[in-house]
Amino acid sequence: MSSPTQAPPRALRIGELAARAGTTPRTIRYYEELGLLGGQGDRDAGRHRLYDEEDVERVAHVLRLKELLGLSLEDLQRVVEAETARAALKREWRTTEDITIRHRILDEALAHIAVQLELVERRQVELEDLAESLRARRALVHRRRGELA
Amino acid sequence: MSSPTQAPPRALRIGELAARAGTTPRTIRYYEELGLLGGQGDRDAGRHRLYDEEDVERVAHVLRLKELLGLSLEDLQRVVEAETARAALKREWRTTEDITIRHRILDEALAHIAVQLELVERRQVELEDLAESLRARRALVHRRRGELA
DNA sequence: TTGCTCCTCACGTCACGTGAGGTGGC
DNA sequence: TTGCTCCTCACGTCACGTGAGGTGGC
Repeated sequence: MSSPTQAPPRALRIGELAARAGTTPRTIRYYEELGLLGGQGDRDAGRHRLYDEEDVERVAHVLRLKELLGLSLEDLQRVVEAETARAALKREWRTTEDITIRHRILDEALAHIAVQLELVERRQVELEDLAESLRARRALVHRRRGELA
Repeated sequence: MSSPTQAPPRALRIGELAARAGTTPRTIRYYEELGLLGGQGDRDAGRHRLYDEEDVERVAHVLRLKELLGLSLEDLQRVVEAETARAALKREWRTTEDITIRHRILDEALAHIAVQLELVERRQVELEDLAESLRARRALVHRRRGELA
């Protein structure tokens, strides 16, 4: 159990955020410029951007979706908006005990996850089709090779 | 069996090639400009580019690889070079009866297919990891929902 | 004080999209 | 002859990469 006054989450600077999320500072700045990181993160006195562990998770997840699904930044915008809404719900969760509200929060989280899963599964089908056609070609060549002997 | 004098393969113009390969004329011209289509296809008297069914297959396959694997045009260049080499081997196949040579041709075809399959399967693993993490999240939310009741 | 990382322009690049103005084939 | 598609510039755009010149924190 964590103590009531938690250690302040280590503040990450843009270089470390980028490295841990598998990208570059330039990309992070560009996304911020487009409003893709929902509220342009805090700055310290020295005007340096500061991030925390949750940002690492969010950016890494969103970049993974982009890369593996081939999403444009416009597509990504919607995913991020949903992620942001989900984070807001997570906070709302902690402020209420109302079972009806909590039920609604969980259902929305499920819907959000379902949307992403569906995109991923669609891609998986496309990749499996491609793999199948390559294996069919391979089988054909193998057969010919057998006929040679 | 086809007669010795085959019907001339219907000559396609760039618009039809693009549509059937799932892209645009601009993209085809750009790839040709980069030398990505191995020898800048024939032109008719009117200076229009002409293609055939084999071009449709090649372009469609190569674009699928690019899209699903997220390859750059530089990456694609290598794939295309291998495809071109494979087409040359296919022609060599018809000019020889030598079993040793035919064996070598088939082995090179197998190696070429294996390279592509490996790239595809690597991507499949990445996508499956992503799908798994989404399903894990979903299970967690589901569990919480069960605890509410 | 010395490095290393950060900052903001701002121009470059990759992979095309999108007219502009003109020619070709059923 | 009339459309439709093609042609070649050439500028625009998206998603960043890459210095240029300067400031900040262990």
